[in-house]
Amino acid sequence: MDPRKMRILQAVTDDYINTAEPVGSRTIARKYGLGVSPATIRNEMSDLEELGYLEQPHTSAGRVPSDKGYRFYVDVLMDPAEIGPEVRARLREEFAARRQVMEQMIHHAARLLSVMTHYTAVVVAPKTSETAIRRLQLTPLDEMNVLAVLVTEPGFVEHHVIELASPMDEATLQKLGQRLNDYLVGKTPKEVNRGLLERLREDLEPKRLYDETVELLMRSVGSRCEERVYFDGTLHLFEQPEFRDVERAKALLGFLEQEEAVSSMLSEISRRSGTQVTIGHEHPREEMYECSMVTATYHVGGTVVGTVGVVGPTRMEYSKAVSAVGALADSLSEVLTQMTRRPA
Amino acid sequence: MDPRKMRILQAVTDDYINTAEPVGSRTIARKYGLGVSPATIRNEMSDLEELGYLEQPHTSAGRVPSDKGYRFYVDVLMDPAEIGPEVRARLREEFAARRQVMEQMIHHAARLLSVMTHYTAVVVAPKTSETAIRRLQLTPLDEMNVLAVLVTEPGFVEHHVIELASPMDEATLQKLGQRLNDYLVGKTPKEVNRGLLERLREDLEPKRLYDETVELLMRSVGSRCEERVYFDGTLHLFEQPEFRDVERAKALLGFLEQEEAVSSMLSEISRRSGTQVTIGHEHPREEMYECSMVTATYHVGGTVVGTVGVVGPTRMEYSKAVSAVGALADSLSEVLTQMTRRPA
DNA sequence: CGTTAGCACTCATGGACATGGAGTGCTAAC
DNA sequence: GTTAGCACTCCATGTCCATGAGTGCTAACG
Repeated sequence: MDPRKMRILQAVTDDYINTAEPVGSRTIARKYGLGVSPATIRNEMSDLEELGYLEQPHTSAGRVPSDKGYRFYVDVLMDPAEIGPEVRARLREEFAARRQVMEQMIHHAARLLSVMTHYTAVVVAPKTSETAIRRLQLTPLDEMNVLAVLVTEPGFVEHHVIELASPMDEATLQKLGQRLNDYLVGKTPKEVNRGLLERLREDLEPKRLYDETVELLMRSVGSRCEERVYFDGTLHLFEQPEFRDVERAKALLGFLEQEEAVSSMLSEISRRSGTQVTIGHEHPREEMYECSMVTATYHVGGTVVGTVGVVGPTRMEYSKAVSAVGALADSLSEVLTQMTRRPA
Repeated sequence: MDPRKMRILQAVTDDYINTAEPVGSRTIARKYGLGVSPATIRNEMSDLEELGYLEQPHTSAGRVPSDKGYRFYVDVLMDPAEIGPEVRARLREEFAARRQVMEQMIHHAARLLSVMTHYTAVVVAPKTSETAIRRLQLTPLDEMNVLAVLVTEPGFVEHHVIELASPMDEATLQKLGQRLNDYLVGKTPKEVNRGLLERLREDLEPKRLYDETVELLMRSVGSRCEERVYFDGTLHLFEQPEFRDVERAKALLGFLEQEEAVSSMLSEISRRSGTQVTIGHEHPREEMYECSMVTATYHVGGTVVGTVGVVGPTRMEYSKAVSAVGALADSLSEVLTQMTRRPA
């Protein structure tokens, strides 16, 4: 893989990303001044094809980068289009302005990302189970139903209605609430382990209440199915020539509509923190073989709490996408961390 | 408009709804036993076209119902495919099982509707401003921020974070919460008018709190932008041959993505309660000229609180859609009403 | 030996044109 | 009022061909 091959691969990829047309040797020679003739480039391109970096849709068409080609482009060739500090500041402000309601921030993050990149944006909201509990509030609805409102550190509010096994009066509930708060504040639902629950059990006077408590917590922690996925700019998919075919677009949209599938795919990918690029057949799911994703994790303090990203065709403007996704994740992390009350 | 014309219009509409192909006189004569020859039918169809009930995509193609034709079909010809009591019972159960969390019920309603009809379902969640307040809970987050949780009668839970103008200790907050509950429970946010607020002002001891109260309520009542619209089965649109063209599908989806626009259109349409059919150019918005909607309002007690409906091509199976939407709205209303605690 | 010019070959694309079929409108006969 | 017959229209489909972009190969060049 000599330097000239690399420059040619870069030229082919850049051009294909812009035009969506297979690119031929003439085009390269004309538009990208490599100082060699088309014939030479043809030879090099032939080699690159043999090496697996380029593909031909059919004989006598131009070349197109393969997944491997894109991978090399992303890892080695691409320079990642730095994002200015003004833009970063703008992003922080945008989030700070919506600081009060977590859900709005998440929505807004998706919107910003899709507007910035013109790709479909996807944001996975923080798992409640991994952020510290700030407050747990129990409110009676009637004799048999209790509203449990859980506020976790970055300001994420979640509520569950719990149907009691047996009636409970308001005073008892109040007391239970107090106790629970004392025990739980500052811990993440994940940290609430068996040992803690046992101690709690011993302490709670009406033993009967214990079961309720467990149910409540299980609901809250076990609500990983509530790991919500937000989309924005789904329409941008249709702007891509590769999705002009309705069948193809339908298949992809159908997959994206399945929240659980997307969420599990994303959590698989974002096991490693930081910005991640996943290209075509690297995806675990067939529906995504024609797509690429650029994702980044965001965090509160040191803990990764969620993922943001964009979905587009493999012919994606990786440099723009990587920097935008990165900047957004950074800003989001920053604001969320700032919002978090350090435990006293 | 003699009876035979009506039968022919019905036949044309039925056939076109099934096949999506312009229907000719031969087809009518063959498939629908009217006992007359194609030639006769041709004459009648020519008349129907003159009257504006049918249209020809081009000379020497079959006929297709016009918007006016569909309107007549819906108002006069169609028999609305009764839905059995078992299905209604199923629906009620489905909702009852999710009785605890309003948002899940709404989601589920959209899902059920799109599965039943194979059209895109849309559900507008109850405006909080029109359902009675069951409970208002104020919870301190820190010195300057309060979490206000509003529970309205059918079990709709909504939360707002309020940033205070000046710090307030927990005890004061507690007292304020008590007072507010006494005043507000049983009323709808809409009923909370100026007079009531005045009386409240006089009663509250630290006058400063008054402003906070107003802000809180204004947020809650004024959150008509929070009149959420839920979709399900957007993909079904692509199954319709009329949306095989990506541009057309994009235009429609783009419109549906604008929550406010859709919500205002729906509230316009569902001013009259009950089941409503809106056909093609009857829509206020150009993006919907090629579509029809079947909508119905649902209610708690006697008050209309929201809308359910389906969106499809004008060539829609109106009879199925009307009965499905109607049944769903009924079941939803029933369960919601049942859930509502009658004020003591 | 790498580079280049030349040339034959391949293949997708799009326009021109013929063909078939579905459907209409009209007229005349029943 | 209804029907059969017929000429006419128009879309959809398929074929053919010209065009052009691009390749691979070979032979010449420095």
